[in-house]
This record gives sequence, C-alpha cells and structure tokens, in this order.
Amino acid sequence: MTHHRPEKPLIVQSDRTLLLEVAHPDFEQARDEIARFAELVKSPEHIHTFRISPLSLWNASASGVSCDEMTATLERWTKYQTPQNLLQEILDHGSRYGRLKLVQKDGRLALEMEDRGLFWEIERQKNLQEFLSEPYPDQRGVFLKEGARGEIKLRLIRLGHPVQDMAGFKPGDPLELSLRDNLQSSNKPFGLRPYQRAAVDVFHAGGGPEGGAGVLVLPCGAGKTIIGIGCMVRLQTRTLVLTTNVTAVKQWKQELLDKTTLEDASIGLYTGDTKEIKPVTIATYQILTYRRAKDAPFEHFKLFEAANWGLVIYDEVHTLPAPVFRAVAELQARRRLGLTATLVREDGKEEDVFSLIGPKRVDVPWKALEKDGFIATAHCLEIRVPLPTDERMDYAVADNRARFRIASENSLKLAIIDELLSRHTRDSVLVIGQYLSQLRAIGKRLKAPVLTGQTPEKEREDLYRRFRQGELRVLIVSKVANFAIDLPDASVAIQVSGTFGSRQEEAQRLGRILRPKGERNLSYFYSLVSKDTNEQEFARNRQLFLTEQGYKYLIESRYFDDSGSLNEPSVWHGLLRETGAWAG
DNA sequence: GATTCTGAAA
DNA sequence: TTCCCTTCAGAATC
Repeated sequence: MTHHRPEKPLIVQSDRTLLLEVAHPDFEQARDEIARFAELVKSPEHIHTFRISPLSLWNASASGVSCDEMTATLERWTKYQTPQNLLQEILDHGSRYGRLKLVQKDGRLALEMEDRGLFWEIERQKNLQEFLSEPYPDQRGVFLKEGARGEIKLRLIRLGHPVQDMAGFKPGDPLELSLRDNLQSSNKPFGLRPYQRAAVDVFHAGGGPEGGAGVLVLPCGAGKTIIGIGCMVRLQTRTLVLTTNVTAVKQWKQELLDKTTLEDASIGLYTGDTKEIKPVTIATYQILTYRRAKDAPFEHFKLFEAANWGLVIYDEVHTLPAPVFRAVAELQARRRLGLTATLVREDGKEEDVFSLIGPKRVDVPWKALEKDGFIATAHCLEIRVPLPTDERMDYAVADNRARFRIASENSLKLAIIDELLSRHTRDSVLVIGQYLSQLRAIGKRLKAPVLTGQTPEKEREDLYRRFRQGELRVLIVSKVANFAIDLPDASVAIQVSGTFGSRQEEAQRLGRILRPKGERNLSYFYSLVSKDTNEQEFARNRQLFLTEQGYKYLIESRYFDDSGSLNEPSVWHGLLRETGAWAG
C-alpha cells in the first residue's frame, strides 16, 4: 500500500494504540469496526484512542471476528503503513484462541495442541506441572489430573494462552418449562425479539461442546433476563441464577412467572430472608460470600452443590465477587451464562471472567438497539460550569481529594439546574448525585423530594408511584439510583456529581432514561462538571464507556461575561432546537 | 412469630 | 483517594 493517505481517519501505532479522528466523515463506521477488537481508552473531543490487547483480540476471535478482518479494518482506515509488529501480534494472539483445546478423551480430561511446538512450550511450564498427567504418544496433547479444568485455564491465560474449552457439560436434572405465548400478567402476546433469539442461539451453539459457556454483552434495557430465560427454556434443566441484589432476585422470579410456564412452587428464593432451594433457585452474590469471620468458610457455597444444576446464570457478571471465582473454577462441568452491559471490571479481572465463565459470545451495540427503537435515542451534554470566586479560592488551597468534593458541590450547579428545568417543563426529570449534602440543598431549592439510602422502603414505593404517575415531576436521587432497579424511568437525567471515574456508573445512569418513550422516543442526559478542576478528568473517564458505545457528548462551556452574568448556553439551545424540544 | 435495629463487610 | 448503598445475621422489641 502507499505510505501516506492523509484523507484517512486513523493512525496505527506500534505501541498497539490506535488514534481515530472524530471529525472525519467515516468516523462512525471506522469506530464501529475497530471497537470489535480494540478497547477505547480515551475519548476527548478530537481524537479517540483505542488499544489492542491480547484479551481484546481473544474476545474478538471468540465472537467470530477473524484476524483477516481485523487487519483489513486497520488497512482500510489507516493513514500510514500499519506497523509490522502489530500485524504480527494480531496474527499471533488473535489466532491463539483455538490452538489450545480442552477435551474429553477416553473419559478423561485432556489438553490438545495444534502443533508440537506448543506442546513443548506447555509441557515445560513449571507452574502447570501439578495438573499435567501423561502426554499423548504423538505429543499433540496431554492428559490432565482430575479437577484441573478451571485452574489450568486460569494459569494458561496468564501465560498468554487462552484455552478453548470443548470438554462439554453435565446435563443437569431435567426441568420442563416453555415460554408463554401470552404474558401471564397482561395476556399480551409475547415472543423473543430477533436479537434476543440470536443471542440464545449463539449461546446454545447447536448444543455442541462449544455452546453452553460464555458471556453476552447487552445494553441496559435490552432484556438480559429474557435472554437468560430463553437459554433456560432451550436447555430444559434445573437452573441456579445469581444476581446482585434482592430486588433483582424478586424481579427474576416475576419475569419467570410472567413469561414461562413455571409455577410459583418450582421457583425458590435464596436470600437473607428465605432460603428455599427449588428446581429454579435465585440467589444473591452477597449471600454466597457471607462468612462468620474473616477466615471462616463461606457458609452458603454449598448452594452450588445443592442440586444437580444444568445451568448457572451469572447476572451482571462484571460484578462477580472474587471469592465466587473459586467456586466457579470448580464448577466447570456446568453450563454457565454470564450477562452484562460491560465487560470492564474495576478490579481488572477480565481474564478470569474469560477463562472461568467463558469468552464473549455476543456484543449488541447500544446504537443498534436505538436504531430499531428498542431503546430511546439519548442526547448527552456535558455542561462545564465555572467555580464562583470564593469556591475557587478554597479549591486552590485544598488537597487533591478535597478539591474533587469542592468541584462536585459547586454551588453554581444549582442555577444551571434551574435553567435546565425551565426548558424541560413537561418531562420527568431525575437529578442524580453523589453527596447527600448537595442533594439536600438541591431538594430544598427545588422543593422536590430527595431519595437516599436512608429512605424507608415504604416511602420509596410511594415516591416511585407518584413519580410514575406524573404527580411528581422531579425526583432527586443519591447512589440508590445505581442499585434500585425498580426506580421509574425518566426522559431527562441531570448528573450533578459522580464517583471518581466509574464507567459502569455512568452507563447505569444513562440506562435510567433509555426505555422507549412513545412517539418521540427521545431522552436527554446532562452532566454538570466544574470547569478547570480535577472533576473534568474524572468525568472524562466516566464517559468512556458510553463513548465506546457510540454516544457523543456535546460540550457546553459556561463562563461569566463582562457584566458578571453567565453566558447564553448556545450548544444546549441548539440541541433543543435540533431535536424539536424547544418549548419557547 | 414478626418487625425493627445494629454492625460488619464489600 | 471518597462517600454512599446494600446485604446478611443476630439481637432487641413488640
């Protein structure tokens, strides 16, 4: 190829980073193609930075993207010649998934290699010795000791060798269930959406040894529960569902009753209150990780062996607690389904998820669902607010952590909220923030109720009901918004402060306004950030995940003009006009 | 026996 | 790095 094509949008560097120009007309297409095998690491205004890592290549391979497609994508968009070493690495790593297979041979567990070179390499590894038994005569494989299935996959991926697990699964005790044609609750017709059916098919993969273990990545509001139910129906077996909180536990049960022929008596809840074990049992991660004392055994791990489960569903698998990995390592003969909106973990254990739950099988981009109207079209606007002079002084002399708080609680944000509400008079609005003191101040000013962790259950339900019915237009919520899945939807969210940089939190919060909304099907997500403070950095990190999904943050920069009043918010007004929401 | 409170853990 | 929220078990209270 030629060596310089300035009209192209991409720079590919030998340190495995990719720089993509946002303003380029082909930006969106290039981004979507690149995101299949690289992860976004930075997304400021003009250039987005992606990185190719071994894991991103393996997940791509596992979900069916070939090395040829990856290199072709780079060649298609790059300005300069692609560095040889990177092409080599893609070939090398990308093709590694599948070169090492776990299989059943003569009723024993064995590891098979594509070539002898790999055999030598593996056989010589010191920290694999305890799992290896005798080699095949032709040196294309080696038998493994009992119970090594999970642990050896973990060790191998750390050595840079992902294993394709073809050793199959125990069928589990049978359980009859089928999908209803009409919902039990409303008697409305029911069926899986096309992408949901496709996800179930991919997970099942013809019932072969390859199907039955893996992670499905889907946006908030895409119906992950329904896909899980679809997999249960396909497998017709006893199922253990693990999820993050009690509300989710109850919701799984409700969905099962509503959408399948299962009856109340065959669904058990296993939580702090009730410890039922039924053909379908739903439990929290927390109860699994409970122990009496710091070094006592996990009291409820026996749940994994309490029945002959044919399927274990890990809901929100990105939050799977580290101790549970240990149990999963020993449960490799059970089918397992991981569901999540993002593979990113804050603790960096993505490789463990890959090895012990399974590789990514399906990744449905948020924008694809938006296009088909399954989720609302969301517009994101970051509003940069200057710090008032006296707060700027405090900021200047504070240490780093105090600074973040001062920036977060910028009093001028209150005025901006007023401004936003004055234009969204007919929308239901969630104000989401991180500091209770700040939220209470906002509540006082707006005369709107503040919902926090201390709010008793009864009062919460009451607030939800009034908000849902439109009696309450504005609801102010603390971090409860991250957990409370029964929080009603809104069409406008105003984020006044957030955590240090959690991508998941931002995704979760945007998810609050994504449920389809009638004809216009339109939502607004505002993020208020103090200008020229460290809050800006953290905000950038939070936004990464959504940028990765194709959401674009518009930026409105506010400042004091000569007369000392705030300038006109032109970007915002433009956005409202463009989307037909201009009320004035 | 049911409800509410408490502290620890994550 | 913070602050905040949730869950669980066990004790206290009705």
